Amino acid sequence: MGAKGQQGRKPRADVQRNRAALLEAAQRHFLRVGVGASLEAVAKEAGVGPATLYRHFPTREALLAAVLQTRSEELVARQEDIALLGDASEALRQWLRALEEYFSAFSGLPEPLMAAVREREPDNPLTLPCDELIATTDEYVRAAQLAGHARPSVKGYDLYLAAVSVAWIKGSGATDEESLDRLRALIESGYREQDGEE
Amino acid sequence: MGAKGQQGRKPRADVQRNRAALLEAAQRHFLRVGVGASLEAVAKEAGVGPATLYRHFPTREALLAAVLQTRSEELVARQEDIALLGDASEALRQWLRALEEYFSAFSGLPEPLMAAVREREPDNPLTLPCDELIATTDEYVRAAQLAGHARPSVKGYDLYLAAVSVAWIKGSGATDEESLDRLRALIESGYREQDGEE
DNA sequence: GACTTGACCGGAGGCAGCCTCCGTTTTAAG
DNA sequence: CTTAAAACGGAGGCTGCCTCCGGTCAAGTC
Repeated sequence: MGAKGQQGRKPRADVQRNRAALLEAAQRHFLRVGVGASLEAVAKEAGVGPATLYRHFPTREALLAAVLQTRSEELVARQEDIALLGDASEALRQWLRALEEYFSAFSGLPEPLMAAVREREPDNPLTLPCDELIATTDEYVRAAQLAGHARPSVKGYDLYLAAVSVAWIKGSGATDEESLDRLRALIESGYREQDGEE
Repeated sequence: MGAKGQQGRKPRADVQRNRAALLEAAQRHFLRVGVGASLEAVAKEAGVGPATLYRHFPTREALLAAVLQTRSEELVARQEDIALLGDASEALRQWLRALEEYFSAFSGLPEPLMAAVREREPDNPLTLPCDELIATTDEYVRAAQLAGHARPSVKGYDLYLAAVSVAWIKGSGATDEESLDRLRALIESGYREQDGEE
């Protein structure tokens, strides 16, 4: 994974330092004001010029994808916890909840995520991670279907969309946690096989 | 309803003309590029200066609310059709579908609608119409619950949120109609009482 | 330790959109 | 026709996006 040692020249020290500073500043700004944060402000807080930011991350999506990388690893860790459950139904439920939290990391995150799925061109650095999440969701759905806990008509993509939607509503700030819980319950009773196991 | 004749001065002719031109231009732009359209471009197309647009509609939301007024009347008309059904379950279903279409009028419309519900201050001209739609949805839900076609735990606001969400996903353009149909089915089987009438 | 070289940096600046002041024009009324 | 209030619209300040391009700095060389 780390085998990049094929260049004659060693990577410059300031490059990595700047990149790290940019990522940190970007994360702070995204947390405070959402994914629409001013990139110039991010650069200034990182102590670099605008051009340096754009050289490291050509688009807002590229910066966002790099910042999300950290959180993405948390998701993988969650998957290992979930794998210990054994119960496919509970696993699906917890995975959907983890997805929703991931999508809620920054205000306004759902928009670029949906845009990344729309544009099938791979120039969007968010497309690949999104496709992986969709595939993973589908695996959980299939497992739950095999165990008879999910309707056969449901696809992983559907529940992925549902999770993004809930995150979008949560991020819009118009709704209290109680309403969100009712919405989650509605979705759950929508995909569950209704043989009523408990 | 039209009794505004209490001013000594007749309203100026150019005011109404400009207002109409602005609304028409705004609708065209909203349809073409979404609610984020450049207001300067709208003003230019309407043949007025930027200041005139802002005098008539102090905020983007005010302009949006005025443009939506027309569509809102269509929704009222739909309600009359729906009232003829008699079947509370089918009425709720059709109302939700009408809501979703209304929310899909322009790309990006769901965002300001959610923001209008968030800010409880009445300075947002979208807040009032939204609250009315939520109340109407709740009436349909209650009727369906009385007929035993909807779970008692479901609130009108929940299904309002669900309709906005579907419209948001549709507007993001990342999804084909087939996926949207599965999503709608998921929501429906989520709020329906499961005694399986058909 | 000084030199070379190429990768890297960052400020300046063009562009677009938002919004507002204020001098000018239009309009209804007398 | 005169008048005065109401409305108009261009100019301009502001912010953010993104890109040149001349200067700078670090890695490798002697």
